[in-house]
Amino acid sequence: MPAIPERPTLDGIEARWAERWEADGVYRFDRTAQRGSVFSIDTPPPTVSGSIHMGTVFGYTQTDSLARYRRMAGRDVFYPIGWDDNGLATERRVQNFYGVRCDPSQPFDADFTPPFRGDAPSGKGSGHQEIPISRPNFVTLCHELTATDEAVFEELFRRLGLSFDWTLQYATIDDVSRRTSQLAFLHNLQRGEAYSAEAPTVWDVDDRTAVAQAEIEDRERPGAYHLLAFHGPDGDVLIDTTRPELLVSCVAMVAHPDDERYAPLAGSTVRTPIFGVEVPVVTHPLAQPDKGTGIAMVCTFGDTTDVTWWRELDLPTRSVIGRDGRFAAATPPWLADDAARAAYGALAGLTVKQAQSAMVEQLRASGDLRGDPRPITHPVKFYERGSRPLEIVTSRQWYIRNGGRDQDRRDAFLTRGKELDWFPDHMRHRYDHWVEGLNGDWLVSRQRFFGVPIPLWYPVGDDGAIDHDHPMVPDASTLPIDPSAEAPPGYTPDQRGRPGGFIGDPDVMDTWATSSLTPQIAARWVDEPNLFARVFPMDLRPQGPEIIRTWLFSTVVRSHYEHDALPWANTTINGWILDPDRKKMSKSKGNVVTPMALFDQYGTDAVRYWAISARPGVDTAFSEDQMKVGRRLATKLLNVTKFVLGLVGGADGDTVGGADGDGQGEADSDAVDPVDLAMLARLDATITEATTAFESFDYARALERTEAFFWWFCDDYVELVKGRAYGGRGHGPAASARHALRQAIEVLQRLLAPTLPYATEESWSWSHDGSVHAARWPQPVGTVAPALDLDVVSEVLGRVRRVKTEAKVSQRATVTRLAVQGTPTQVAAIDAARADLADALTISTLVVVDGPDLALDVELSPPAG
RNA sequence: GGGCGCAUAGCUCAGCUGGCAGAGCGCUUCCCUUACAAGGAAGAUGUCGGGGGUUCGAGUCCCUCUGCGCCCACCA
Repeated sequence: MPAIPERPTLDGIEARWAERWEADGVYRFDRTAQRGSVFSIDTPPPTVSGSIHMGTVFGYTQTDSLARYRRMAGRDVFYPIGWDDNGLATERRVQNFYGVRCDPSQPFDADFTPPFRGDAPSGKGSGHQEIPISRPNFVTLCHELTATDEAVFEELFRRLGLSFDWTLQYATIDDVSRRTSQLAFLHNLQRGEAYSAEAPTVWDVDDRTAVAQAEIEDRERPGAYHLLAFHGPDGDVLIDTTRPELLVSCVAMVAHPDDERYAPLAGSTVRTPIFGVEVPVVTHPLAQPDKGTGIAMVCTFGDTTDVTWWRELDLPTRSVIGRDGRFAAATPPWLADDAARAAYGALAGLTVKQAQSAMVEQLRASGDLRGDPRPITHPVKFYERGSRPLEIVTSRQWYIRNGGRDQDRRDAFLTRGKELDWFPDHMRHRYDHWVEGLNGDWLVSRQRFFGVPIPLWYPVGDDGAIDHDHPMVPDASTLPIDPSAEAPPGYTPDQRGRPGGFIGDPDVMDTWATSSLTPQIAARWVDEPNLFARVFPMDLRPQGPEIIRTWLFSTVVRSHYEHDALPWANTTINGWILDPDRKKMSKSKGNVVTPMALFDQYGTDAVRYWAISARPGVDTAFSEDQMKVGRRLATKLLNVTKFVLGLVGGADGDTVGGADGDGQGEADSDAVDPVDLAMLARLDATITEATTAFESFDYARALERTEAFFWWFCDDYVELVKGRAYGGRGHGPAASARHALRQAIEVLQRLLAPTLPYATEESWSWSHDGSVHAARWPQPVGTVAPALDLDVVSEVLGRVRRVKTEAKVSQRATVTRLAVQGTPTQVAAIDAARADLADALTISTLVVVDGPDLALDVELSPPAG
């Protein structure tokens, strides 16, 4: 047991304790624990391909305090951590960091060395060329960089004092994750929950991959209505379009069935300008009479409404935009005459933007563009990480059914959402609205490289055609597999791509397809069913509000299918970090501070205090002021502990209040003074409040109640009994005070342990051998409060202090006579604390009389000289 | 267009089942006091966003308006 330092300090204590906790396995999960005693937490593994944001510190600290509470409250806490490293975010970081680009057509180069390591030469338009490298080379670099990034995260999380069991660490690209992800997918396939289809797909032309609904966002972008004339037998029909370049893909015109203006045209055909293609005029309820001219051109595909019309009205497909975002080089076969083919020739090979200009020129020249384009601002769909608008292309993709096209499944997932307990409760609305608004199944395949491969092969027919309808699956015992490197059962590697042979699925799964399985990955569902059964379904999923629709929902989907259960019983949703201007903090604004610098400046506990003092789910300003307050609290705890232990000695055997073992009964046997008993009764109430708050995941309220007591304890109670505790009035009264002080300080250390793990451990260590974080959460000892209103005593303290302050004398100045008048209750309180008050305020004569109200008459000794 | 949330001291926020408007920061004053000067003791500061209602009583419950934030929404 270390000696109490002469001058306690917070500086440097983190490294010492973090190392000790790991060495002693303080946070290690007990694999023999029974499910009933386990509290399991499914932390979303952070994406490591980016800098560490204060938002991460914020949310993870809040959850850590919940974990620490449950651990002290006697639960076997299962608290793993993982890294979300597979996916496009990592690929992009690798591209920038090494100056490379994955090109699967490149051969593997065993001696490849990237042009540089480090963030790309900065500055806009530096425009360095990325070197194309093979997929194996690229994946190797992904592994290299994520390993580095993960080490940085681990160092930060350890410094932050997150009480993970580091032996349970995982990464979403590791063998366990790939095996879990592939097995779950194969089960989905087997049960008909996963399917592949060739269909119009929302496509990012820069990353060249399909993206899912959850990854799409609307951005307001400038555009323009172009009024175009279509030609009918009875004259021109005018339509407004923001995408005139898609005229060549027009397959129909559509009006609302009730729109009388266009009723006569329905069923007829009109000719497109420039290209002269005959297209039918059809009706559909989605057409909006008040938008544009009330009749729209349907193209394959300008937007998702086009897809709906195309599907429901059984229209032909006339696509020209390729996966690279450019107009196809080949002239479309549906253009019959030479003029039309020539017109297309001016568009071939252009980007969408270039093609629009070229098309407008032709329309203007032909007179089919009526008037000038009218600029508007309208929402355009983007991939959330993308910089160019999404296009819609037809491609074959894998989907998992999520209720987007199936009311029964949708209802089942809505029911799951209702079964889940949300903190704060109103966050459930986000889930409900998302599920209710789904408009398609979950697209899980990605045309990318650093991910979990879709574990399937397809037969290649004798004619060389790929049979996508009869995928070949691996044996579960062989997972994880890479179908682009291994052959399916019954085939040899040289049959790859040959007639009569096979071909591997080239795609990887969406990162959510793996991270939706974090409960199964962390709990080793595939490899350790015994462990899995002890911790699943989990007790808690903490996370940010922005990933309810993605991470939370997809995890519910997978668990529902695989286990017919919710993945967790409760979810806590943290708030945003706002900068001092009340805007969401963001890197681009340059207002991001690095957590490590803050830890160094204020101490980890101070930063944690800031996070814990924020209400659950409430957006919170980044506040260094709040960290200063936390630092003051932590420092105060060290000092008051030093004071109390200096009085009572630090022997472990004196432990009171049930810190070790059950300790019932002996706790307050020595505290007999009414002032001490009243304090202990108040302490009991604080324990109850803090416990109740923690039970409902309200770490902030638990801290607030504890802190309020703590400052009152330090400012009033300790000052009040200090003289008595020193022995000024004999052994008996001193023993009562010392016992109460010791009991209170040990309770306070434990109440503050979830918030300030370092300062509490440091101060606890001066009188205990074991960790405070393994100590039992305090229980009320049942102190019966005497008829003594401590608030009255505090009021007298405060009023006399004020008199001294206003008289500009030291607080130690002697009060020659204090006369207090008060109601019987007030008089009783002051009488009971009479000697302590006289000590604390240096009062020579204290007179107490009955009166209608509390009133004080303070006589100070005349100033010397 | 739909939904959710927020609005309390100069600032950041508590105020949980309705009962005397609070804390911290900042500001002002005092105190080198034996746990604590990166400290301590004290002080000033309010149209609880506006309006209406329920109630003996509303910061708190209901309605409504305004402002801000976030999420969602078929890009003609």
